[in-house]
Amino acid sequence: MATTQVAKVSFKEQMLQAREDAIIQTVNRLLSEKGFDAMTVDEVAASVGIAKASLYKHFPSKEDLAAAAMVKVMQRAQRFLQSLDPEAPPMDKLKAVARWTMEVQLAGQMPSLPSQNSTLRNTLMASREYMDGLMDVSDTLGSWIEAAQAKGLLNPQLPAIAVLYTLYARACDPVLEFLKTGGQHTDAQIVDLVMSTCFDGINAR
Amino acid sequence: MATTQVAKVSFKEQMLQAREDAIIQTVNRLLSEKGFDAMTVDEVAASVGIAKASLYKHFPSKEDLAAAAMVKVMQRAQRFLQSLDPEAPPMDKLKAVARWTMEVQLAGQMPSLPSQNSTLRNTLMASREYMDGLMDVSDTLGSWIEAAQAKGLLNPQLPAIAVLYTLYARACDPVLEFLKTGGQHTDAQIVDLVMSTCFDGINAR
DNA sequence: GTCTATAAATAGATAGAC
DNA sequence: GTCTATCTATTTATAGAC
Repeated sequence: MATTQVAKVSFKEQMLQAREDAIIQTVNRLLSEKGFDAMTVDEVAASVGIAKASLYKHFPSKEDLAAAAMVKVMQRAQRFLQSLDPEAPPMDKLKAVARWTMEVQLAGQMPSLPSQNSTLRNTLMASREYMDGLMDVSDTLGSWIEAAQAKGLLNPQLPAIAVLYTLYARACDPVLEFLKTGGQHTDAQIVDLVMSTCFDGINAR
Repeated sequence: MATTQVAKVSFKEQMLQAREDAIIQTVNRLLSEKGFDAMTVDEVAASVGIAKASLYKHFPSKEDLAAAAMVKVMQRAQRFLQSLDPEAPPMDKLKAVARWTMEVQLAGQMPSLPSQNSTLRNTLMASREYMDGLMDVSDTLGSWIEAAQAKGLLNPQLPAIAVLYTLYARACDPVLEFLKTGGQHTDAQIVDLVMSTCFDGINAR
């Protein structure tokens, strides 16, 4: 009986986890499409296919719901960083990260950041999980940036923090959406274009 | 009697215009701080110091209120473009424009664009005044971009539209706010940094 | 945990007196 | 045109049965 019960609980937990993953995936899509303020909890529930009250059993508030989605994205980023060959040149890894973030955005899975002073921002800043992930990612990228600057591959006159923010901003760059709406370029071409403007600038060389 | 009446009307109209300007200035600030969705009409009314109902005598809806603010920004941009010396090199004018948009943003007077599919976007697209202004600005900047590319000063391999969008995006670049929050740089330094990353990229040369 | 139904609060918009 | 007071719809959140 004991083994059956254990198996049963494990199965239930798996189902629970799967549902929460589905919720968060939906939230990430909506956050990417319309942002936190325009996204409604009704929408999320309807899109996932469960009742709103059920949603609130999983997450205590809209802010926590969005925060959980942001944490998931941050974890995904951490996994991506860890998947890169530690022996690879830092500059290559930075370019791979920039490219990856743009691809995630074009896939509609990159939530637009709450740059304004919103309630979500407060929740995020209070989230240990999110902040730890952000710190970890920033530390890793920061070390790569400094290494690339030391090698003379990144402009050493720029503060590392400015480079870091510039890369972060590319993950939410509206230019990608603009160009996609234009319909004149494929996703791959759009990524290449923004990679070029990000690293080489718009000046001629 | 006739002259008195005319003068009276003119004065009233001036007061009306002044009030509407004050409203729009407040709206621009709030749009810049929190975006369209998070901005409430109650806030606007309270900030201007008039009743909400009075606000609705001036503007028929929240969308129209925001649209009027965006039109004002667009007109301001048009005036700035016209203020530049027509004989100056196109590249110099483009840099002046980029710098100016960043300064406006740092001054808290640049509304964040409705990149998502929002009701505001529809209203803006339906606004002849806004769209005409946008077209005019885009045409002017586009011609300067092509001229700078022809002279080999801007990368001719980039589609002109990609350069245009890149410049537009700088006007709302979250990097400015990030760096400002960091508190390690003056506004002038921040503008210089982003000017550098925009035109020269983050690579070393 | 999931549901239906509902509460409580908020936001956009309007009525009507002055 | 400005105000107070109110309406209506929406939205976040919860109660309570199953």
